[in-house]
Amino acid sequence: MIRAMEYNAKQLQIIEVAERLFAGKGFSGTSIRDIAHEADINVSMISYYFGSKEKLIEALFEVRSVESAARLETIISNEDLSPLQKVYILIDSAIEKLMGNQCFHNIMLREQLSGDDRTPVISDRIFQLKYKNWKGLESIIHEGQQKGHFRENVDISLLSATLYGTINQVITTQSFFRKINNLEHLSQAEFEKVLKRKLSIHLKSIFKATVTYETIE
Amino acid sequence: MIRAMEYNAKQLQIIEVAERLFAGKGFSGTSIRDIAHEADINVSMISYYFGSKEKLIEALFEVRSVESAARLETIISNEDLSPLQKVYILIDSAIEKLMGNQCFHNIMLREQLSGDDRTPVISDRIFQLKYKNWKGLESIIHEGQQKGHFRENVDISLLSATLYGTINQVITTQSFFRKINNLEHLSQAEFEKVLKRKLSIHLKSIFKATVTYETIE
DNA sequence: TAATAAATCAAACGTTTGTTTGATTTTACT
DNA sequence: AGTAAAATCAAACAAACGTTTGATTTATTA
Repeated sequence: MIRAMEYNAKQLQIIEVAERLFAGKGFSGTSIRDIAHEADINVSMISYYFGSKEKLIEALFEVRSVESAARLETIISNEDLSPLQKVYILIDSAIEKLMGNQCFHNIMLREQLSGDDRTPVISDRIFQLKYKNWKGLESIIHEGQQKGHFRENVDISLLSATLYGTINQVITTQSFFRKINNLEHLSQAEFEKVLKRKLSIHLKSIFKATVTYETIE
Repeated sequence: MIRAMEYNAKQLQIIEVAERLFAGKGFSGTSIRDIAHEADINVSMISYYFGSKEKLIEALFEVRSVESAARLETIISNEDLSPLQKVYILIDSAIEKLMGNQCFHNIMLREQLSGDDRTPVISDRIFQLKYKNWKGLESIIHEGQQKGHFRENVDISLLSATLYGTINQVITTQSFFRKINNLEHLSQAEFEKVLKRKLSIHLKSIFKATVTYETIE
């Protein structure tokens, strides 16, 4: 039985600072002196607590991966919801999760772009997270197909790619989105609210048209 | 009148090697000694030809941006095509472009993730590329709406995000896609062909359901 | 062919990198 | 209070970094 590592307050503080800096400048682009300075600690504390810079980002992934677990299971196993309702909740849950952890998901996207297995520990974690999400969507779609609500010829992989790809695209290009839609007068919080609502409507409409026999209203 | 810089064969060779390495390990993660070694040249040649490492990646963006220009205009201005046909061609064109320049688009995605304006030259180029693509889709949608073929309540920004986000997601997670769909026996070339066809069908189906009044067959 | 310019090279430059050291302070426990 | 462990620090470490230098070779031109 593998026990999850526990981190004290100081370690978590370092992890949080590292998360923000990695998101902004990338792993290679961020020095441990940057992190130490922002976290107001001595440079040697990072090696002292984590062993190395590499182990630090692995610790970050461990913490965030554990946080991200479960949640999906509660949606799927809810007997009171129709398959389409479950899909809708899954969409909103994905939007909330990705928009709420923009720094971490920025780092995840960067790591996905690194084709080489420089960091097999992290690659494994990303694979597991993606597999879990994919399995969740698959089980909901299958349930809808068995109940006759959903079409049979649904490409779940691509549907999953559209869900997460669209959200990622909106998040990574949000300043562009803001300019194009003349939303530069809004505060960041207000803008994110608008973005979430628009994304939710858009993705639900796509999923409805793609998986059900119904048409868009 | 700003003239596009011209690069000799040696410079282009360096740019190509740099493109491959930047895509694999990121800009900060790639040293000019890596590039020099792979390109089989002396380290000083990079400063000699480009001035600096920073200018090298700017040169890469200049070359690839110039290549990417036009093409869109020929689709839009073709009078013989219906709006939906134009959308379909735009989709296939986007798939072809992103899948055919995976290294460069990997780098573009990385640069988009770097929030800070460490490289305003590159940020500007990315903005222009995105703006051009967005304008292209917008003009086609508007034409379809004027002709009464397309719905009025179409969110073009999000539609654009779905188009490019889905393709990017598929490309960046293609090894995952391969495992999940049991396509590991295929060669890379065969796999990419399958991927392109699936993507094309998927995205066209989504666009048809989202912008037209017709239903999916 | 002689003179000039361009290209290439090994070597060195000064920084910055991640990490370690060893002394010192703070905390925890009996 | 006294001792052991944990935490913190400035300093040093070797390695890697991007860039420059100055000599040497190759190519061009007259």
